[in-house]
Amino acid sequence: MAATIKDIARLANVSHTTVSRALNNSPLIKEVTKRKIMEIAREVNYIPNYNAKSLVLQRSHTIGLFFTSISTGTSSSFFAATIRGVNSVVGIGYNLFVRGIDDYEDFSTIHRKRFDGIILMSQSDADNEFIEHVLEQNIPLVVLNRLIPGGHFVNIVSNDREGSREAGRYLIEQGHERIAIIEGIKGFKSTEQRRAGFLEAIEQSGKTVPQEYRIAGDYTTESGHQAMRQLLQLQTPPTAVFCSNDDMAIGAMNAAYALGYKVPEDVSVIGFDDINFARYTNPALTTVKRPVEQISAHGAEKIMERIEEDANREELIFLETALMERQSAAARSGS
Amino acid sequence: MAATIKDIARLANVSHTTVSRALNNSPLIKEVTKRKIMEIAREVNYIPNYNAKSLVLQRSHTIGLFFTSISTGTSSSFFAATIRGVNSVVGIGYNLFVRGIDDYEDFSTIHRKRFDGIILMSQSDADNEFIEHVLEQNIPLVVLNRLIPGGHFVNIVSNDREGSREAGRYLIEQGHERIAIIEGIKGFKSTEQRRAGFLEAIEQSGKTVPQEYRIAGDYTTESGHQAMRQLLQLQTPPTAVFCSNDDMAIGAMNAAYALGYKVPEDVSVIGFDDINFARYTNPALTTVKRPVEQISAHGAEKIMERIEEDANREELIFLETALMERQSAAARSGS
DNA sequence: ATTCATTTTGTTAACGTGTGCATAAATTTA
DNA sequence: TAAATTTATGCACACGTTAACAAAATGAAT
Repeated sequence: MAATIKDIARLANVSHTTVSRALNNSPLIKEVTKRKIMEIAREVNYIPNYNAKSLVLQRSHTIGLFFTSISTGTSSSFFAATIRGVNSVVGIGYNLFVRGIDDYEDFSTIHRKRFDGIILMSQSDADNEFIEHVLEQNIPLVVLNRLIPGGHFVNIVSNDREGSREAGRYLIEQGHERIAIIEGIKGFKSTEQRRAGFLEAIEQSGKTVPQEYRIAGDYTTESGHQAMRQLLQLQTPPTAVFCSNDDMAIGAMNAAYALGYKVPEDVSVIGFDDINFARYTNPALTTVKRPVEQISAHGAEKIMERIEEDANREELIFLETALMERQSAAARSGS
Repeated sequence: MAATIKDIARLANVSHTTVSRALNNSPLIKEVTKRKIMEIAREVNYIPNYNAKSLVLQRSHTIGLFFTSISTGTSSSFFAATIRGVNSVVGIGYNLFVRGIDDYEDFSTIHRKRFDGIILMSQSDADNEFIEHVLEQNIPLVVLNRLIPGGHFVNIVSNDREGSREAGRYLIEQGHERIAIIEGIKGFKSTEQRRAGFLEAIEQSGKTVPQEYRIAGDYTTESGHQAMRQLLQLQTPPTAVFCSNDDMAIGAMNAAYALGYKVPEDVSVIGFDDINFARYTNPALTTVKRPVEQISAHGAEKIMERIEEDANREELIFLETALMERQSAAARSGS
């Protein structure tokens, strides 16, 4: 049914080698024959068989986009933004393959023959095993989102630490003294970075964050809700809360509302990520913008580059965050 | 470097044919030799070359998950829920390939050799061309989300019409008389279905929806915001608004809030989808739950089935929606 | 015209796997 | 024990493509 180069060869009265060369625009072939062959190829609606190509060329035309997990711990907006970013760059000449690392029991099926390159949206230290495997296989790699110095791959991250520092400073400047933090999933690098930046800002101002003002969340809306509930039921609740992502900030605002607290009058809330909905919460969420889509688009560009040149030197790229000042955080009202 | 069946054959002192059969568990091979070969294969860490396999077996081990568009018109939560659903079912023996139809200029690269099966999360009539192409190629197909009777494929949809009818009825029961609708993207089947169900409910109660109470949105939060703004600035604004998805409902509530209207006291809002955030808006969003993740998981199961048995009869599956009664819609306050 | 260099095309093998057919080995039957 | 049957293995080719090398065709130079 489907035409092959041999069919074309027969029609054009040449060898299939000539056809192959012509279609790949080899300089060895005369212009006229090239044109003739191209013409016939179009007529018979020729489509190259990528399996055959891959087999002989040892390339898969496949780019793997991996997440730490697809089912848990990855918020929808983050997930979607990442795929959008990558998709916008990777041409249809490539297969775009999406999976979670936790879908795999072992990594034996992840090897060079199957992936020309891999983009990892990394969220947890547990990914290191995967990274090592990929490097061992000599597959070009781009790791997004998690800072891992010293590896032989491209590493693109947003400066979460600086971003949360800015958020912390902002709350201090607004006159808050009792400031709490709702943290992300334990073990995630982002959790640590955001906590560190936030604490630095607070401590730099000479204040401290007591233990009961540090609540562990897990990046889900529900965990933000629970955490805020816990905070507001303390004897002396905080007047401002920094949430390690927007999902939790939305849950937190919801809890405040449910307990009769007003945001920002009674308690200020600040988030992290700047997801689409942040602009539309009531009040609109003040948050730290993280350029997820840029990061992933940039990652896609880099992986294409690496596939071409087959380099494996280290490359570290920082993208800056930005404080989006909206209405959920305000100056402390005199108490 | 990587071991092939020929390497194993050499080590086992048999032909590569025997190895191939042994690894595929053919009944032709003696148990002892089978075991010996398996053993060696494990030792040398053998991984089959899928390109070679695909080439000879004419199967790609790839499932394509297509959206109408990845960049526009698909909300993050919808997108993520779909991928999660599919991913939870498709084993790692398959490649999961994600793309938007609008990424393609022509569909020549979409053919049987490259896809064992295709799942289409369809949102627009414009997808029909794609569907036809896939059927022409004889690729097993599952179409989700959009009702297309009479095709030779599996069609899985939620009963949006009944869902919106229920939403409409609910508002009527709450005593509302001036009820508006914010519609989705023009041309999307879901837009039509939800509009139709809603209007049916209203008209069944003997009331009508004037033209100025029917605003076109495009499923984005921002469009919901704009639409609500427009509605509330009418001389006689509605007391209840049905939004064709949750994203727009969130935008709508935000607009109400911005204009000093209270939800649900001044205006009731009801959404569609039941995204994660719906529970956490203030007030929590009353909405129609649509089982996106189930739909896509079910779709994945069906496509695997179809790939095995290579059937192409029509199959139509409805999944029911459910009204989630929360706080954003209430009885009409006496005016 | 003959040789040499250059350009264009063809021959053949290779990539790693599966399978129809032939053959060898083991087992049963006569 | 020989023949017939069954069971286990190997040979050779196929899938569709690229590429090293060989060969033919063309053109230039003597």
